[in-house]
Amino acid sequence: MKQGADLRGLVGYQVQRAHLLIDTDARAPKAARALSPAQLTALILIRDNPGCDQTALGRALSINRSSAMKLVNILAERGLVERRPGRDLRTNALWLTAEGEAKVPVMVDALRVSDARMTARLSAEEVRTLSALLRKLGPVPRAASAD
Amino acid sequence: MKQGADLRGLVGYQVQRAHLLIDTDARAPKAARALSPAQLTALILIRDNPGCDQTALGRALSINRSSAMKLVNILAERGLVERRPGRDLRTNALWLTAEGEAKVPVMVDALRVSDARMTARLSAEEVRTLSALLRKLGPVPRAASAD
DNA sequence: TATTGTTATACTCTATAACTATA
DNA sequence: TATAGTTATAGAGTATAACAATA
Repeated sequence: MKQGADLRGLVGYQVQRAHLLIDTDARAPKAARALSPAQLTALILIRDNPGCDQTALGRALSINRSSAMKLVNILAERGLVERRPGRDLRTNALWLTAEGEAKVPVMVDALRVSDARMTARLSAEEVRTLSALLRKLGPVPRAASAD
Repeated sequence: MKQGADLRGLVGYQVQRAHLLIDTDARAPKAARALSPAQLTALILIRDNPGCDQTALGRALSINRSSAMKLVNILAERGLVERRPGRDLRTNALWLTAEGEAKVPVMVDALRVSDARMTARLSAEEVRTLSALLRKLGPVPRAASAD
């Protein structure tokens, strides 16, 4: 189908399509991986920021506290993450379990395969550029509250 | 929060975040706009491809027939799109109504404002580059069926 | 046999609102 | 007052599986 000038000028349209590409591809071998790309992303964030709290995790994922909570529940149920006492009595500190530490590298490899498939038509240089530009998007000046 | 090498290397993570930025911003003034960015995108596609059928629309949006159907229902209920007889008896031809034609430009302007807000930290050149690179993503070599 | 539209159903993800405990 | 976690509830968006009509 034809994409007119309006659509080509809207970054949001391209982002929307790209997002669905993740869904239909990387999320497909569900049973094998057992975690969605977004869930694995959360796992990686916790590994790279040990002891972080749920609210900070939510911010990093652009989701609110309540959604972050559900996400952590799933990871905890699967024995990949545990909640430990945090810096004060309100706060949880999130840590990977031994099982989580062991499994992350394997799952990251699998995710990288589908990520590479999605970017197959781009050079390594273009992938770097794309990633850098996406990172520069938002948060939006106006309100930006995810809560 | 820290983004380790794994995450920086995964385009999918950035896309996921960018997608949520659209949600929390552009979708916010709901009552005023009355269409989500994705719905407006569909409207634009129909305008730019008059007489297209639902399945083609779905492909352009990377969603399947059933989801495309729901989308068209919403647009039709609001009097923006109509189904006319298509090229054969199985097929609908999608056309904007007079009201749809009149309203699209206004809504596109509104969407462009939030799109601009999302890309506020990028130069015009960077926006073009980003858009072009996103367009080069997928469809995935392997299966790619959205149905 | 394959394709289009359609319907019914279910699932995932996220949001909102309210509550509790703590700061 | 503000913040972290929690819970219940609701909504949007998409998917799957079936069916009828048509090609």
